[in-house]
Amino acid sequence: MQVSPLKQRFILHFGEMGSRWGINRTVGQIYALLYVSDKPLNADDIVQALGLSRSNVSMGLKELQSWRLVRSQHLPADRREYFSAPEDIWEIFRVLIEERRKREIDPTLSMLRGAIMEEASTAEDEYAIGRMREMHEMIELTTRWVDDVQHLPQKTAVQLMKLGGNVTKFLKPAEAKKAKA
Amino acid sequence: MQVSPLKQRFILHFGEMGSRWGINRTVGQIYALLYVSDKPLNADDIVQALGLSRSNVSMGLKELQSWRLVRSQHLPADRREYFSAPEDIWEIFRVLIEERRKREIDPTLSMLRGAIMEEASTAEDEYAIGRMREMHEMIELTTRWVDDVQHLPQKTAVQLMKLGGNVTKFLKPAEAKKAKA
DNA sequence: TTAAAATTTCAGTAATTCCTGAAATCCCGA
DNA sequence: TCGGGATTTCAGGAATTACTGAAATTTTAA
Repeated sequence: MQVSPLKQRFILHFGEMGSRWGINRTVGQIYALLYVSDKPLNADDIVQALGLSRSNVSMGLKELQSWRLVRSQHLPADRREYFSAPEDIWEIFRVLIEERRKREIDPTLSMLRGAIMEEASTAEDEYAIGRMREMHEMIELTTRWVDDVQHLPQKTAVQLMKLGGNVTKFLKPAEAKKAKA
Repeated sequence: MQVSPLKQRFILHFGEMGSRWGINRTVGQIYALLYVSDKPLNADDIVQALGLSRSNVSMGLKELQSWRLVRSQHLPADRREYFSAPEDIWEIFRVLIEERRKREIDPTLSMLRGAIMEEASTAEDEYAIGRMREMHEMIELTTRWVDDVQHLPQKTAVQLMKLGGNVTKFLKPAEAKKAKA
């Protein structure tokens, strides 16, 4: 297993970006390698290709599976496990959104829900609760909307996105009525 | 400067979540404190409220300013700088999206643009380039769409979001035509 | 059931990131 | 231009996170 310079570049970039994306360097590299591989790889392939320790690869794969970004399968007449990144880029995107939401947003939403229910005993807390309510509403509205769009048939969602800001042109009359409901 | 238990809870949560959001604990806490404060605070207020070192607060504020999530101002007859989080939650959201895009997405887009232009010399690289092109298209389409929606008047954007998946009902005939264009 | 291959766990070390206090710099008013 | 408050910088130590190799566990073919 050695990796072409083209792939190398992609893999190293994902490694670098990993820390900004909330994963570590090796997890980023492993995902990148699988993403551009035209066939499933086993753990030793990955060790070879990236120069990581076997145990590190094992942990990285486990994390990627917990993100549902990597699947494992078995090949005939081979007891080793083979890993790959799902094909469909929109499916990948959907999963990524879901997982990030679960990790980065949901805990905050539930904290906010709790805090908003409190009785403010001072004017200061009154203000704070108001702010938290605004944040809660913004997040709720945004996540529900993303959910809705994600649940559209893929083709429809893509077409909708291609419309961009033009959607509203068709909506103007219906918009106000619907939004009220 | 001491902080009510209600605010405390919010602040500590932001501290905890910080690492998942790509900021550190103290930056998260400082932002949370400012977000729920009904008036601007100076650096020493923040030191007092959160029990951090003066220098740490200074660095944290600098980082929050680089994210454009915190503004500074001067109060009459006081040479110290006072900090606050912008009021409008949708403005905050917009800025957050922009900054995260700049840090987490744009570098990858430009790496992909570079890689896609290469000539594949093997079938493997052919495949890899195809994959990268898919990723590039998905990101381009998605970010352009988010941009478009963000540039709508705020009220319109909110109404649009409230429609959720129902948008398409009104669009069906126009959709295909527009998407093709 | 055994044994070899495959995989995971885990304790210790390496690397990175975070935080502090001291010193330097900046900024104004007098 | 001087002096003192306000702020920033930065080197070093603390805390956290990442990585490794060895040992343990799991899996499966015979």
